[in-house]
Amino acid sequence: MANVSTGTVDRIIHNRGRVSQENVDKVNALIKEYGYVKNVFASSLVLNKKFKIAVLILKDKGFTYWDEPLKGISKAATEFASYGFKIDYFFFKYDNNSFNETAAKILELDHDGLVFAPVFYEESMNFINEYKKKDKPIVLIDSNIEEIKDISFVGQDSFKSGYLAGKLISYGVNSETNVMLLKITSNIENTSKTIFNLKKIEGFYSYFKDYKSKLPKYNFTEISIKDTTKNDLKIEMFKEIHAVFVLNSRVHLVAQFIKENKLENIRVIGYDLLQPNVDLLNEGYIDFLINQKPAKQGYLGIKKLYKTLALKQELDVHLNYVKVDIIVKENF
Amino acid sequence: MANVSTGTVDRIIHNRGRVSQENVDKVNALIKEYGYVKNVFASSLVLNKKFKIAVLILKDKGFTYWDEPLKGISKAATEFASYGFKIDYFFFKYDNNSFNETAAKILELDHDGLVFAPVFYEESMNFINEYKKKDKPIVLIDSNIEEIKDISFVGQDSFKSGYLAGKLISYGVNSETNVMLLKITSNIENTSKTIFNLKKIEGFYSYFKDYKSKLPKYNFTEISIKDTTKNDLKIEMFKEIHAVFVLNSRVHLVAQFIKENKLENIRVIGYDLLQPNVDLLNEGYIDFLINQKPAKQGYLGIKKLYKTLALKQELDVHLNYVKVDIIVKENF
DNA sequence: TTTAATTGCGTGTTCGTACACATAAAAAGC
DNA sequence: GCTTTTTATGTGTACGAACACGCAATTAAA
Repeated sequence: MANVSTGTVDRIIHNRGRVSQENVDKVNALIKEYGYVKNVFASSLVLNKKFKIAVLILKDKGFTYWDEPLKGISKAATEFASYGFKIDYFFFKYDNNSFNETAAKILELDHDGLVFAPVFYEESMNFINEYKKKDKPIVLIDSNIEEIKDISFVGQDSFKSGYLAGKLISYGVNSETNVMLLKITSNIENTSKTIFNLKKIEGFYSYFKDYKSKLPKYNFTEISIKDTTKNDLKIEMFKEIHAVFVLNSRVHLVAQFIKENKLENIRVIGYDLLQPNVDLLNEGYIDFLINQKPAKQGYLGIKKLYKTLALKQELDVHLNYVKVDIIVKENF
Repeated sequence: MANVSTGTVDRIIHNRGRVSQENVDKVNALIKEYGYVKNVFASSLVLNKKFKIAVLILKDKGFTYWDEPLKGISKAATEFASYGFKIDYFFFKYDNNSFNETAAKILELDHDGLVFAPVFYEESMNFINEYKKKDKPIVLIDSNIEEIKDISFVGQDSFKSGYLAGKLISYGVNSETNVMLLKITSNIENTSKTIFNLKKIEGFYSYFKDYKSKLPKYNFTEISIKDTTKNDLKIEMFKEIHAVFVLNSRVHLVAQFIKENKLENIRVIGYDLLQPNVDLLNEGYIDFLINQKPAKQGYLGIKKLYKTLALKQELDVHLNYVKVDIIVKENF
């Protein structure tokens, strides 16, 4: 229609220059009038690009939670394999040295994008800042590091999930309640500061602040234990306690303890659908599980890179929150 | 490697015959050894298929629920447009004559697949049975018609969602409770039997049967009203009522009534995130909404056809249940 | 024996885009 | 005014799969 060749149109569409202004205008006007949608098949076919993605994630004995994102990632790997996606896995142990070594490996290699689930605060910061120099897209999953701008995050809004936990702890209760907040970590000697989401706790307390006038009296105890030994849980801790909010997926440790010691009338809330959690949910020892959908996070992480790299869509939305799902026995 | 032309390989891969057994074996052996993955881009490019999908769905004044699946469908329409997907919409009014006319139109035309949200029982049965003769894929959304085999369904497990409603009605309550089950329909003269999901009610009662020993006494009243006039709701109905379970998305009518009449301490549960529902959830007049994700259902309906038609995957799983999401104010 | 039908196989074209290369025209340099 | 560089544009090919077409070899029918 513009009386120019496909080559000229091509140059105009891709802004490659070497075209007269006259033709640029003519073609753009025609595109505007008639529209132009790139045929993704033809485009991908001729580009014939292979995309190599690096996945950096924790994998260690006892850390079953971290198997979940992997499930989603490998699902995405299968789905996008036919679009030229190839995923290289880099696993580190729960140990900052292991992390540093693994991260260093990635920095040496050449990938088209990175999906990373940060665990150690300092080390993750350093690594990301280094990786950013490569100018390749990065997607964080699970935990965000807000100090670092311009990278994508797929995960849950921790404040909201803590806030919801507040609601679930208090729903339908009319009498004074003692709540225990349980932080179960896996601190090992020599391991540096891990990312622990304070926003969950913030959100949790916010709920009680917001509804102060409508709620009975609430008393809170915060306890931190290591899950390396069960002895950290003691019956005395549960004396007079009506509800327990476990801040991560290790809620099954508490529920199991409650089951074994036949403690009664304790409302238990925690995170994620790990098998032991689900079992104890079904047995009635856990009241609510908030699903952070780690598998979905992994899947979406890869999908984001697919959209950026293969479909060349802008990585516009940097924060992708997965919804905060409430799971009870009946809707598991 | 097999010393045959691409044409021969092509015939073997597609089982088109006209190849000597010798070559078939040779090529298949090589494929087995080295693998062969079809390049979807090249394949789709050369096939250059345009897929025309018919969508048959209710669209009528006052039926805002039915806008939801449409949202998902048009999202899918945009997403799959570049894969040659073209969607024709066929809307019918809440009236079996209107349905029959619209359905007849579809039968005359030629589409590659159908997404259909059944409303009128008999008419839908007849239509589907007719359409099946075309031997084109059909995906039902929202309501399944179990009598008809071999077609796909995307929607919610109604029994489960009713069962969950039972849990939500009773959670945290220790005293005798009077529950009202409210069926709000839109029966118009001359309109034949609509699909109303009895399984929800079944599931609901099942919950109370299963937990009989652990629960206080529950008394149930079932009431059917038409939403054409608000006068059907009367204050007397709510006397001594502690909880209301509305079986569909029109729960906002009840919540609004409760708000206007300043009725207190009534737990309200209903379905779906329509704007008026969400508003009343946020104001505290609705306790729980069970999300049937109608938009997602629409989206998945089209996606299923995409997988069947474009990617030529088997329509293997006939029942695709969306998860039963619990929505409270805090996780909306 | 002759003719017709069937089988086996290779060639060539097409899909729409991306881009290398060639070439003509215009601009700049001397 | 002639040569060199730059700019503008067109041509041709590749990507991988699907399939129509043509032709030779073989088999069946007349």
